Amino acid sequence: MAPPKPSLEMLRGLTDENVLRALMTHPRLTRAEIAAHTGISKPTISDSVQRLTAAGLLADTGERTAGRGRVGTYYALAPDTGTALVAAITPYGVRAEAVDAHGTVREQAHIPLGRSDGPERAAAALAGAAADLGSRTPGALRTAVVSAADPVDRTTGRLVQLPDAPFLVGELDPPALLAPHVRGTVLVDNDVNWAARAERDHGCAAGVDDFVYLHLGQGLGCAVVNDGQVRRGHHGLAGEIAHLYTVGPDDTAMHFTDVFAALGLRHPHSTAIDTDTLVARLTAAGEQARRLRTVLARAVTGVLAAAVSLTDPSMIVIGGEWGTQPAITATVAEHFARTPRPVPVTAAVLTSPALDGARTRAVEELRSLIVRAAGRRN
Amino acid sequence: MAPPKPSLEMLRGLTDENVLRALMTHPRLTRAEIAAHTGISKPTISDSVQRLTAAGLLADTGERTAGRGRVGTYYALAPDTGTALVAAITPYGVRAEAVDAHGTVREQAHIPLGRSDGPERAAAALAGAAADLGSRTPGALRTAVVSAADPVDRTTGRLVQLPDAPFLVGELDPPALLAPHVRGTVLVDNDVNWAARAERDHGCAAGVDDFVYLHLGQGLGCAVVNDGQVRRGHHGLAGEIAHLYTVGPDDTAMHFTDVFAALGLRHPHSTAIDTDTLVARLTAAGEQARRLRTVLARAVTGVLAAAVSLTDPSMIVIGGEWGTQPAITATVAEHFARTPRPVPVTAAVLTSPALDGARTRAVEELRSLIVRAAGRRN
DNA sequence: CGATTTAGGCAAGAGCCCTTACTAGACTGT
DNA sequence: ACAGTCTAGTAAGGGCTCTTGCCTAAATCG
Repeated sequence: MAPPKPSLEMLRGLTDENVLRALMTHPRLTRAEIAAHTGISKPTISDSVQRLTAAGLLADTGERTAGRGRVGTYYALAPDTGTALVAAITPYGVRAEAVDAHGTVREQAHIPLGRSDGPERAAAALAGAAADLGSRTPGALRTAVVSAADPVDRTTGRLVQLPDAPFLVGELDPPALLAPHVRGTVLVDNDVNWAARAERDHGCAAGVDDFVYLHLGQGLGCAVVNDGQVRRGHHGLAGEIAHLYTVGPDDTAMHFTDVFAALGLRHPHSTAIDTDTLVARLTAAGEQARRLRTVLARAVTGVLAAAVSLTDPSMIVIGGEWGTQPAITATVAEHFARTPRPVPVTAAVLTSPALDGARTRAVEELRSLIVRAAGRRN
Repeated sequence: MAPPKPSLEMLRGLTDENVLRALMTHPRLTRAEIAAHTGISKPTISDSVQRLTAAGLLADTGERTAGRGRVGTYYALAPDTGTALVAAITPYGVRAEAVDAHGTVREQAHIPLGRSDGPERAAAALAGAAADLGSRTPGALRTAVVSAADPVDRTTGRLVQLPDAPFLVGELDPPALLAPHVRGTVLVDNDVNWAARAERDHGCAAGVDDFVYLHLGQGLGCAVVNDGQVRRGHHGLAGEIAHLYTVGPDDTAMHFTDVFAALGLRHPHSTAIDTDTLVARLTAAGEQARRLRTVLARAVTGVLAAAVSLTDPSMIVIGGEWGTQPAITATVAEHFARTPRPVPVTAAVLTSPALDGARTRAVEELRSLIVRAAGRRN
């Protein structure tokens, strides 16, 4: 609506941004190379490089060009530009990384957790990983992106317990836990949402603008991608499909999660699905396994039909411990093809999609942080 | 990702855009007033006004300032800047308007249609209205925005018939019909989506970023607003909820539209809902009306629960001929409040929301068309 | 009737980017 | 060994845009 005010300062900032972004996608470049990449003239690039070097954002790497012609000087992002923390919390443990603005993983950490470990242990693991990575990386942890295997409140970044959904990780406040170790903002989202983003970036939904990612594991979740973005909804709880009405084993309308209760497929004293038993029963030979597959496929198809009605995806991606089982994917695809508005169904392909998705976002965040800092400094 | 290349041309374009936008929100301004509004200095504004006047985009209105000080010259958008066509097609007729870049409705047209009129009559009415308005308006119809009371294919702009959904307007290709009368692009969307946008702009969902608009009329529709935008999905069929599974009168899972068949509330030989009968039966006194309200509220609640699970709105707006009946809104709100994830339910407030929403978009479109034309010309 | 107020014009100045031309240094081929 | 070639970086000059500051013309106010 309101266009920005034109000013020479803005032009200069744009030049600096071009230079910085060029050096984010390439590890080191001479001024002439930057000019060639950006299409900006050599003298202008020289000015910008001088400014950014003086501001401490760029540094002469000491390397020199070899080959014909005059010797060129290589520049790169300053080594103390800092890194971004990426962390994924699941009931099995915390995986964390420090990535730099090039997208390179500089350090990794893994702290396993057991089923009996409570939220306190998870919190300690997350804070510990952050402290560890912070100390092992030059520069600061300038931002953090966290994936959690539970619903996340969009405004606070805290994990929330929903009725009838298993609380896999438990009460946790990542922004508060990471605040001592991370200088900037902490972005938290659901593992399913991150997985969907990763599949869109470089997985089986590459470049697809509208699709639905259905996660079928211990918990039941779903990510809705619309117009190229994961849509989180007001509280960040979009895709929490535990009590979506679907078709139960006896044809009555039933909450999705209750289907598993009715089938005796939940862990005792929990609403988490017993995936091992489920897979075992599913892949067994015989009529009973076939009937289970049908019942599950009908229930899943009901959920997918709702997602299609409301969000009109061009494809469905199914992930999760038991969702990627060929027996499930095939039976669901078969049932779903018979609905009034069928859509292609595919199994997810990435091995650690949540961490991948979070990492991509962390790099973007770190980069724009650096660019913005340059804009303010000058 | 790739920042724009810095150039002086870009600065000039930005100045021109500032000037044009100032004169879009104000009918006429002196150069000094433009400078005050935009924060850009007077000499720069003078230059820009001169450029734009020479290009024919601005014109001296002939009016002069009165009051203390030197007499100022008022400038305004050139009178031949053109208008945008806004049209809404329903089974009852075509309503069309020509709006200018200020958002002022310059001309109106209304061509009524009867139930027996087929799609040919509707097509003729639309083309006729466009021709009429085009001839009555100075300058050309530079773009068109159309609302249709049927699902719309997002890529082609054509109306599409979905299984089990009533085809209220019928086979129609607005972009092709309007091409002879409109210079630029023709944007078509569903009336429900436009209504949702209007309620978000200046209705009961003012400024709300995430909500669901449920339309309950002859047809059943729904608009999903997420992150401040209506999300149309891949084909533009997001929100077509006719066969979402919900709870039927006998507790079995049933497509939403089939609930009305089971209740005998459809027009004969059609899947359209007989709204008159429905409202009559609904508002009658006695146990039977109460039971009907309950059955309908449960079915609607099922649909809303699905929308909440998948899109996490912060509120629900119910519109449509029978959806806005207080008896319905109240009963639905009551039932819905008892679900695991309740959300406030409100009745829609605008009287012609589809046309309102389309008009707002048409003005935006016309404005950016003018700004872009200025950028290319110079 | 002089003081005040206000729109607009003019001139000077600073800043940004570009083109052109040049320099320094290293490789290449005879 | 040496002239020719090639390339990174610099210097100079010019064009353009925006801003500040000052001035003028014209109308109102006290």
